[in-house]
Amino acid sequence: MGSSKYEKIIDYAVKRGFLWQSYEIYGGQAGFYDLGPLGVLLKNNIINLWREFFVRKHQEFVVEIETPIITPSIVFKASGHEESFTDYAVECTQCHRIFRADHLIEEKLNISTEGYPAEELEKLINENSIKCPVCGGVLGNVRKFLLLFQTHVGPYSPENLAYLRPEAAQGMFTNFKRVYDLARHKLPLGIAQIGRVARNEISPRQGPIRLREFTIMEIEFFYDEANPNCDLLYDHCREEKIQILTGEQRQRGEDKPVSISPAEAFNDGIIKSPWLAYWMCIASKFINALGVPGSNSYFEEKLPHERAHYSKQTFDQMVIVDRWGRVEVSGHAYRHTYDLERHIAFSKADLYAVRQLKTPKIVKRTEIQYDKVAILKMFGSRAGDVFKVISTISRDELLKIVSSAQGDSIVLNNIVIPKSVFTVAEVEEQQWVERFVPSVSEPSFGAERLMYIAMEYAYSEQEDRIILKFPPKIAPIKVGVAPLVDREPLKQFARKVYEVLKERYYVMYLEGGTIGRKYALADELGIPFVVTIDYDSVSKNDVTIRERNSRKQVRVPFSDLLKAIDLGLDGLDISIIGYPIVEYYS
RNA sequence: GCGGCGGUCGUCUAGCCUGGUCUAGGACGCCGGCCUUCCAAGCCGGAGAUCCCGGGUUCAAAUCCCGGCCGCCGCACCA
Repeated sequence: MGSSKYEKIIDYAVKRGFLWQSYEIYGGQAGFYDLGPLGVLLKNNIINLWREFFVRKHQEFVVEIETPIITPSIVFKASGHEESFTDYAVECTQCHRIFRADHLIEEKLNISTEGYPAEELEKLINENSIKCPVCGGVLGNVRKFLLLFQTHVGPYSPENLAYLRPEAAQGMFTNFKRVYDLARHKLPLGIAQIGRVARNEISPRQGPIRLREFTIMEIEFFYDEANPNCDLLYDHCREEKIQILTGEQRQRGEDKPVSISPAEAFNDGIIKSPWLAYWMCIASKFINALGVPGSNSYFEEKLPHERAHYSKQTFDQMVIVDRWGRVEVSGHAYRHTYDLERHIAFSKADLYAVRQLKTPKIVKRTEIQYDKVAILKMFGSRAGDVFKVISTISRDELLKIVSSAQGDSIVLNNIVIPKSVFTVAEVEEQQWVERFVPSVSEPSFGAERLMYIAMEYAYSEQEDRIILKFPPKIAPIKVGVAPLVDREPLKQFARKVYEVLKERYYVMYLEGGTIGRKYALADELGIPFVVTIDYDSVSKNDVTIRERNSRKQVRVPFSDLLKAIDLGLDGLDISIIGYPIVEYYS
């Protein structure tokens, strides 16, 4: 393999302090990576950009919360993970190949093994003498792989079983009622969360792409299926094109995505939920802002057997990468009412939303009433006892007793009450509200994968030097400060510039070697702008700003420095903002 | 988890087959000094290696053998 782009980038990332393998001094542990100083800056910038796109720009109806990583087992029992996040594996005793036990049985016997324990699967294999499909050898014991990390809250006991969350989503579902109340019962409502999750992968072997512990950025977006209120899809995503490889296409063996606007895709029934379509639209713009051109990412619809247990439709957002061809950076799942319904069933909590109706719903009901005056007249001083006994039973029960009673009277607590005091009538009631379980569409991103993507798309080599062309917004270090030579009075001026910039940005003071060396280092670290102080700077009180990708330099008064850098970091071309362009190299 | 291959200063590597001359050599990078007015110049000096870990064979192990860890490739797995 030699040096693929992936290897170059990982080498670069380790060398420059973006990331490295965890617990190195003890030999390392697969599936875990530490972030170094630049890695933390890059990741935070990516996270903040995600926040900007998904939360801040939607703050009227998207809010961010934070919930624990450690989660009592009941939550994942309710969510279905305890059952569906498990794999049953069986090993051939002869050739040592490993197979999914449930898949083998389902294939051979054509039955569903959903929910079968390991012993049951093993019995089925033995009774039907299912053999290794490759070498025909005898199969060993069925083993259970639960991909959730387990722990216990407090002292060890089975009731204290807990798991590290494999997704942040359950924190949003379990908090739905509280946030819905805070949002004054308005839908649509998005609950966002950024946090660490853990999955006990059997064999993670793709560096920082497949981790056992990573940072997830998710929105559980709740809306009313009957009234999605998704104007945004038409306002903002009609022109925008995204690439979709549909499930139908994949089944036909096609691999060329179609270009379509998210709004169209929803209208054509390709995307089943309007909000799923909307967030895919935002996801596409977001990935673009990380430096990935639109033509290098697409959404791939998962086939039914590839989908998670909770999903009615899933699209994975794929980005073209050198090493694996493509890599999944986000998942867009139409979780519909699955999770809330399960939590309603398991917790008995009221996780319903309320829908105002345009026209009232007429509900017919049989109602029972009793004539208090008649009772007073009939029972005189004993009327109080009658009222008391009637009040102890519910109206529904009373209705049942009265309507099923034979003869002219009923007996309650040994008191004989004539039926004539009761009137049973059909009443019509108007209902202006209706309870329902909101539907959910979920966009979900892995932060570390995005870091890798950002690095791969920023990475370039020019004349033997490495340049990381990060978009300014995600560049770990924003500005470099370089005296042309490491001599006074340039050094003193440069230190002053450094102190001023430090108030606003992450800045690197570049010293040692020649100016060319300083620029080369800044380029390699992906620093978008270098402020250079030369001899003219000292006499004229100005500096030059060099832009990384174009190497263009403009000369700006010291007093305008922050303004100019701000414009540059906002993405403006600094050579066209009114300062003289200077050229010092051929 | 199985099989194949690999693991030597921060990085790349020499040495391993044919054990001793290896107190492990080089290059790049790093640190200090000199020099230096715009894109990795030059000179001088310096630091830096548990030879992945553990065990074994041997008078002697970076080198041979066994086990483990980690990585890569293939198989399997990947809600």
